[in-house]
Amino acid sequence: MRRKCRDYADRFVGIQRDEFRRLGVFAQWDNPYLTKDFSFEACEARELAAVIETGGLYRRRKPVHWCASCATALAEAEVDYDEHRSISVYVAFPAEGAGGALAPYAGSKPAVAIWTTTPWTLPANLAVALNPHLDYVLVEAGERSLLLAAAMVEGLRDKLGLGRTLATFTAAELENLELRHPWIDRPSRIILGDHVTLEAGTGCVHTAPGHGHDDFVVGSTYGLEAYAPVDARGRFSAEVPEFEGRFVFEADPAVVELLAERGVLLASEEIEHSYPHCWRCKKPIIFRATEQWFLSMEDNNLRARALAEIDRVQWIPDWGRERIYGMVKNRPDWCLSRQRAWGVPIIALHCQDCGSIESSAELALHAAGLFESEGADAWFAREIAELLPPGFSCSSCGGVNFERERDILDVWFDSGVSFSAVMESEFGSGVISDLYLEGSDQHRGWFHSALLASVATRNRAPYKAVLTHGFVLDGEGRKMSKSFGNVISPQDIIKRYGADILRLWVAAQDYREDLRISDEIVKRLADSYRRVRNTSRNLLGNLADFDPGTDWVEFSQLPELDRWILGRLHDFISRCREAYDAYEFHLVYHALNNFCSVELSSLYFDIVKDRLYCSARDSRERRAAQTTMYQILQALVRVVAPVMSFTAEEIWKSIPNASADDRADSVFLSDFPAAEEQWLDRDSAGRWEGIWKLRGEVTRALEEKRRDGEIGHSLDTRVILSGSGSEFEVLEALGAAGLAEVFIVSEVELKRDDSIRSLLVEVVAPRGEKCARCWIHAKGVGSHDDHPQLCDRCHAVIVAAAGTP
RNA sequence: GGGCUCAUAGCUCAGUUGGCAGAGCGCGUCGCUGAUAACGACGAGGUCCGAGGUUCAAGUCCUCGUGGGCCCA
Repeated sequence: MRRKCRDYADRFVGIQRDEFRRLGVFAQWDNPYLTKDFSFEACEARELAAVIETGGLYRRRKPVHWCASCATALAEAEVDYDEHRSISVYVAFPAEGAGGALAPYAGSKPAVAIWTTTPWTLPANLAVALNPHLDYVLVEAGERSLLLAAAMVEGLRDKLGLGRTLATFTAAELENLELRHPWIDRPSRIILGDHVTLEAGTGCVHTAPGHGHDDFVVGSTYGLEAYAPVDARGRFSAEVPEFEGRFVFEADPAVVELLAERGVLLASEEIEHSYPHCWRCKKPIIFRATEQWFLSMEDNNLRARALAEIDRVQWIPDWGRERIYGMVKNRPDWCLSRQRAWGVPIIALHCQDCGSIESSAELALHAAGLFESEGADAWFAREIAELLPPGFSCSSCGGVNFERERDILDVWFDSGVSFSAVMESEFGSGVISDLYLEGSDQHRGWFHSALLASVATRNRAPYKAVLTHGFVLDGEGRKMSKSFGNVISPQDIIKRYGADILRLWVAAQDYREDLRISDEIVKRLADSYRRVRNTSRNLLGNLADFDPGTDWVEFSQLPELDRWILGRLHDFISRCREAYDAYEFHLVYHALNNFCSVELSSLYFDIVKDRLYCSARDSRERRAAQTTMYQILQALVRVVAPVMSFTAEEIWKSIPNASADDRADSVFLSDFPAAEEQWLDRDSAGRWEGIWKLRGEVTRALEEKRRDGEIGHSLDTRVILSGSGSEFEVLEALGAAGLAEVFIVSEVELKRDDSIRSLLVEVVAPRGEKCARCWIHAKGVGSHDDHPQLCDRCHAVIVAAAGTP
């Protein structure tokens, strides 16, 4: 069976590895760490030894989810909640001899009224719990009087035949009074617990510490035993002679009958409610106390030390600290044992002579030695004698006849000790992970168990930072479920759009909240993906004939527009760096979109087209544009690599004539781009802000003419700008020719006019003929005999090009 | 029922110490046809989840709700 478990696990390791690879995740895929590796199992046994060494491990009865049909304990994840019909009963617990606050009312035959949906747990009743913050009243009820929460009296008046109220008590006045069990000759104490609510029942809760978690927790503070007279098959043991051998659910009606006979049944009714079921056999399960192993939260101050460590860790987002702190502060001792066939055993021996249990670091370390070469199976496969260190005997009676413990360790202990089995084994002791990354449910899981395991034995957290993300929901923010039909799997996205779109989705969503995914969301992402891809293609295309080694133009020699876009590139890079450093990937996504759409596509590329297509191939202004574009591409591809990894690598491999510094075999071997200080010029950036604002006014004016059908392309216009003041000075500084280039019009005329405070934009017909090559209406068209369709600039370019092949 | 958490345009997200609601995408209209299974321009789109409160002023601060999510009971 353990062999089959291994094979089963292998299959999923394979599937998950393939899926991660398809996503482009980097890892040592041929050298994974698996908790089922022999070395991992051996390490885990050594960690158990270290825990035993601290003295924090102990064994005790505790109620667990138990499937009577499968005869096994169930983990929380193996429990499904479903509707179930139960008989609910109101039962009187006699309190005539209770004394204390009830003493004056002994004559009224007082009894405490409880309500339960599991009558079969009554044989295990040891107490009745009240809420310490509620008031309780004693009310006449026929022959006797009943004690119940004051707030519940009206709702139950008819059902229980309640009459006059005799007295009112605080819960504290009733604490520790002794009631009688309804039919067994045994006391049942009144205890107090915050878990008691007024949602249903009487405000007095039947408490069987062996059959309920709350009952167990509150019971243990009163020193009550986890009494569960029920066997593994769910049958009453001989301790309950009335029902011995009967299956608990079948005993329910018999219990009700018995209660009626004894005159303590106040009322009964069938109810349908949510109830835990076994996920395998689908049958309703029970809570049943069995012997379990625990790690104490109080011995060695584990709880306090863990809380202190929490404050030394960086939690991302920061509310993660609140969440795990609350959990660790309030959690019960860690139940380390599970009754499963598969796993790393709890290394302990049962002495067959005196019945005591031996667990020691020595024993665990001896087993660890065996696990190193044979795996944890050795514990079950080897002869018992081989599990004993030399000279080992029972510390109580000196006997040497043992049987092995068959419980295994909680799987959370497996993953919890990865800091040791992976980090310390690989990198040496004292090396702590920079980051643990998982979903927000892991505050209860991995983050939590790793913290406790590490603090218990190392007295420090196993991580410097912990990052959590929300859960994936559908487009409406609802949980995905097969029955609801709103499941979108990562594989679907990859199949339809490719892995980079899925990666982009991960980056674009603010993972600190829950993550939504829908067709529309993915379509939008595919759109922005195409924008980035196209931007890159445009850059690549225009760099085809550019060699940074020979064609490079120094920054100081670049036109002002190019220096402006490099300034923007500086801001883009630093914004992305900051966002990556803070794990705020969605900010990278937005910065990327904005930079590609606005700064690059809509402004720089559009304007610089003229230089690239029409200036002489080797001219300084064209090489300047290419120098600028080369730097943009180098930065862009590296910024984008962590997100759109496949695309980035594709771009990287397509960069023509990369300079020596930029020639790594993979973009992932290149450095992250630096925001170069020389690109930054705040004054210039401020001036350009103004220019772009005015450009908006010009395009608006052009649009009016276009709507009227007067113009098509913006180059078919001449723009006259009249105005005064500082705004106008900015325009004058760039000059009419510069403005024409930036506005992509044929000509700009500046008219200083002090009567105009702001700016007047006029769009008129251009002067001159349209050059066939650059589409600008410019001087010289028609004046060159050899090329009558060309303007002066284009004519010169063509003639020069013809002269130098 | 408890702990933690989220809610701003159709979508994804900004919104600093309270001071006129923003961006990109999408959508609509137009233009271009030398980034073309591209590109440009203009435009329309908001009960900032709801109700109270504090304040001269609330998307922002406080209280109570509604709806969603994780964990627990």
